[in-house]
Amino acid sequence: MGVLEELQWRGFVHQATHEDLAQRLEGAPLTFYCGFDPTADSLHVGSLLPIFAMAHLQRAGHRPLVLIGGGTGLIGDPSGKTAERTLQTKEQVLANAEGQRRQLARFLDFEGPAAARMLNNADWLLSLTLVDFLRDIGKHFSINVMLTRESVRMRLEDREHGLSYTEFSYTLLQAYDFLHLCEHQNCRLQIGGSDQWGNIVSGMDLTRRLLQKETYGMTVPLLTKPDGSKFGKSEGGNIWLDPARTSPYKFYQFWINQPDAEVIRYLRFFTFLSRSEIEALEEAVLNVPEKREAQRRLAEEVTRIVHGEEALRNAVKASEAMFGGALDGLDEPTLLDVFSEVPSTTLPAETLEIQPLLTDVLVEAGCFPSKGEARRMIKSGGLYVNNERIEREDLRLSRDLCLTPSMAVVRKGKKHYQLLRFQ
RNA sequence: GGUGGGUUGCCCGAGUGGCUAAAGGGGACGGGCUGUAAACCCGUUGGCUAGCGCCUACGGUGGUUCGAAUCCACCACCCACCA
Repeated sequence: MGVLEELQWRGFVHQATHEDLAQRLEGAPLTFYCGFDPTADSLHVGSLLPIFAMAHLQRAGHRPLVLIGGGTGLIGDPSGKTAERTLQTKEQVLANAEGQRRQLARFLDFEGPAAARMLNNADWLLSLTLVDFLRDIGKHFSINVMLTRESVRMRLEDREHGLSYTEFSYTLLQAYDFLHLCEHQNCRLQIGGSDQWGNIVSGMDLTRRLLQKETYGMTVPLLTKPDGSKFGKSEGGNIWLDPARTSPYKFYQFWINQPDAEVIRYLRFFTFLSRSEIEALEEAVLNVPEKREAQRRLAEEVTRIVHGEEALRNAVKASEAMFGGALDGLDEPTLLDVFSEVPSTTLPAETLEIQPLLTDVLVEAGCFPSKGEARRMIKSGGLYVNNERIEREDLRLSRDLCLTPSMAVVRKGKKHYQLLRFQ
């Protein structure tokens, strides 16, 4: 199977600028790039989509350029945004770019014949001067065309938000990136999210005009959940790749909780499993959905790639302990081990002697933001200690509530665990 | 610079002197059913309190009033139109 065919089967190809892109990709190795916006110091699962697309292309022998938008991040891309963005400080953008750079290094091979390179467009954008830029680059852009852009039109029609000159100009900078990379790295293909189509085409135009070189573009789909909301948000927050922001356990849980209707698609996107393996899992979803084989495999694969083998083992172990049933048989070291992945809080041992209200303790331990919420949870039957439902709001904490002499396992609802230790 | 419109709880959005911790929706969370799935049903969704209740809250600051998210003044921010 050719690379493009492979990408197509996996669902990565949303739009491509050339019919013959496939042939081009079967030929001599080609240099391609994809940009990442340094809006945070960590990437999240949404960014995995273009990353995997890059990885597949690299495996087919093409050379990836990872472009960190340290320069463009200072401006803000209006594509797909409904409101004007607040500008970030240069320091922020710099720090964010560095954080993302480290994460991206995990997915691509930086050695060998198709060694990936990491670049930061701050290196060439920050030294531009306005007048030169307007003369050399701006001249090639037609306002008439820019105004017809989906992303621009949307914002122009929106009475509330509008669009600043700064963001309006963004596309010129990204186009300039492509030009620069084509000129200095012989980059011929840009890939990006489907909201990047306009920016990609702008870059191709510019490159054709100024360098007389033909370039290509391809976009990957923008992932949404079945309800239309953004992919990668869960339990109120983004799922980040940074283990300090999203623990490997939580990361693993995110994937294992994917609905049947989506899981196969995600296996194709976020794993390197072969077609036959994925098809086998598809069968499993149809015939024995309750075994959740596909979800398990998905969670394993992605967690391994992002966090490594050891973190995966811990996440699996913790998940099995908690969702497998009996907590009772576990001794303290095992518990500690299992729960190293789960939020845990240490309270002074005296707490057990004073026997305070359980609700107060839970607030202090950070399980709940307020006593009212803790009480409400009990009232609605959603609070468990060591997997036993707590019925009384005025229950006091004591040794009887502990699973081991110094530990108790608090559970909110079906899947939120927190370990309490008393020392 | 001028004129007009706006700023409400996590988000959207109603309210335009007391009955308003503030309709409705979304989201989120919990319960039930299940398979750590989807769909569906039910409940909760400012803080403190066992509860009566008290406090904080409708951009900010002052004021009018027995009483203000609601009226007035000033300030800030956003938007539209005009120049």
